[in-house]
Amino acid sequence: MSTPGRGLHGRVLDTLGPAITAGEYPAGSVLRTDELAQRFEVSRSVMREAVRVLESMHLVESRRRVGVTVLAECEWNVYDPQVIRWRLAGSERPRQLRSLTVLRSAVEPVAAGLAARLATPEQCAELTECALGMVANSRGHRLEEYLFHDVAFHRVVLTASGNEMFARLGGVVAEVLAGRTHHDVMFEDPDPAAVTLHVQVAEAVRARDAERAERLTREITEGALQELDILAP
Amino acid sequence: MSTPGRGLHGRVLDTLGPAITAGEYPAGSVLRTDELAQRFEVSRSVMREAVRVLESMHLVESRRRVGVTVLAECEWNVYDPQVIRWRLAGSERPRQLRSLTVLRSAVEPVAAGLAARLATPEQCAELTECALGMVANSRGHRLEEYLFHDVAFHRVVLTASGNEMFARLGGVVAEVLAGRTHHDVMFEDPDPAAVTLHVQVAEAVRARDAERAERLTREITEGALQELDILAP
DNA sequence: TGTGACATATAAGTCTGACTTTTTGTTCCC
DNA sequence: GGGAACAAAAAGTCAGACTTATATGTCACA
Repeated sequence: MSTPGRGLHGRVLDTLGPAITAGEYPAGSVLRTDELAQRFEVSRSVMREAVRVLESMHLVESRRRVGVTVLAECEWNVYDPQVIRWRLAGSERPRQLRSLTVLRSAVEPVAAGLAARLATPEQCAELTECALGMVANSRGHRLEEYLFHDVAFHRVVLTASGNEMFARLGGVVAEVLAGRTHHDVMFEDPDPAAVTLHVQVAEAVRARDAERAERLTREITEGALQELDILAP
Repeated sequence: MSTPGRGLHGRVLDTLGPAITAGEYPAGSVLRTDELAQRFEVSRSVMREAVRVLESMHLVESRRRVGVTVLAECEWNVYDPQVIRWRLAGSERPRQLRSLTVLRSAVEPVAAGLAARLATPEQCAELTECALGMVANSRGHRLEEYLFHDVAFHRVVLTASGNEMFARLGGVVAEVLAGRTHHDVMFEDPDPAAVTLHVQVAEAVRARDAERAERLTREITEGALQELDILAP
């Protein structure tokens, strides 16, 4: 799924990043660059580069005479794709998946509404194609093929919204959908109602009906919330 | 507003980051670490650390025998607070402000709905206090005081939503609101209707009326969209 | 006893130079 | 013309020496 770390500093991050995001070092823990360099058997320069990257993600803070301090979770750049991947790979996966699904429920309906206004004819066609692909693979345990078209569908919607902030969430949605298919629920075929909704969204976008596209997408994301038991008490 | 770069590599980033995000180096441009080190009069190690940070933001990619390649805008980590600040400081500011306002319009109503369900009594009190502060400073060109309470209000809503992804957008909202007050429109007192809406949102949250809190917040954000002329054609 | 100035130790920060590794592009031969 | 061998270029890595900021402890003085 994600590329393994390029270069030595990348290898270090592949171990240190997940460890920190997993909460292995509580906030306030102090590490020393020299010690880390010895532990990972790399030179100080390599370790310094790794620390700089962690610092840019606001996972740690480096201060003279003190060392490398692990920051509190509320400081982390939780939108950094790398941080998201690390957290999805760890024990915090369920909580992370919930956070991201709530984010989806806010963003995707608005994105669909914008897409209905701004999508190019090509994007409309792509959307229809994806929806048809979902229909075609919605029966007979063709989960991988279904997932592929599902991800593509949502990516097109987010891109067609014309908002770069939305577009950049395509990867997040892909992770969430893949997570749902591979790890969590979904042992049987997808909900036919959800499939129908996707087809209808594609129709609404093509028909330039923003209000309808938004409402239908909201139904889709509310279904996703319910699957994870995120409801009003 | 933002802290100046810590250490030499931070100083380098303070000029190189804005330059890249401003599109000064078109996508595909190739830089060489040694040359950059000379240009900024720092050692190669310092320059390498700076490049590592830019790489973690997906602004550049470093490859052997090639150099440091500037990546296309669609690759950038546009949610990185540092990247957001750099772009807001450059000529792309208006476009960036629009993107972020659209994001707000998606996120804040949902966050307000969640806040109505999950806010602690303390948060409800804070919210009311902020709204009252806005009312008290809504007349007589007390723009700074008004802004202060406005920012606090939206931060509380985002935090009270209980979703960390929402909570981390507090800084973004602060930038957008500050930008509106300082640079763009708003020479006169804020719209009384908007002030009233904030008060009503605070009431709705305290009354645990999620649906109402969401709808009212949507009205607020739609007002923000209209200010920037983001409308259906 | 408390407080301020000063000394000291510590860990990050910086610089330099030498060496390694990967990758690209060229050249040369079949 | 195509493929293999080769050379050059730039990033990557390492080791060591030195600098700087700063937390903390010490001591004198009030």
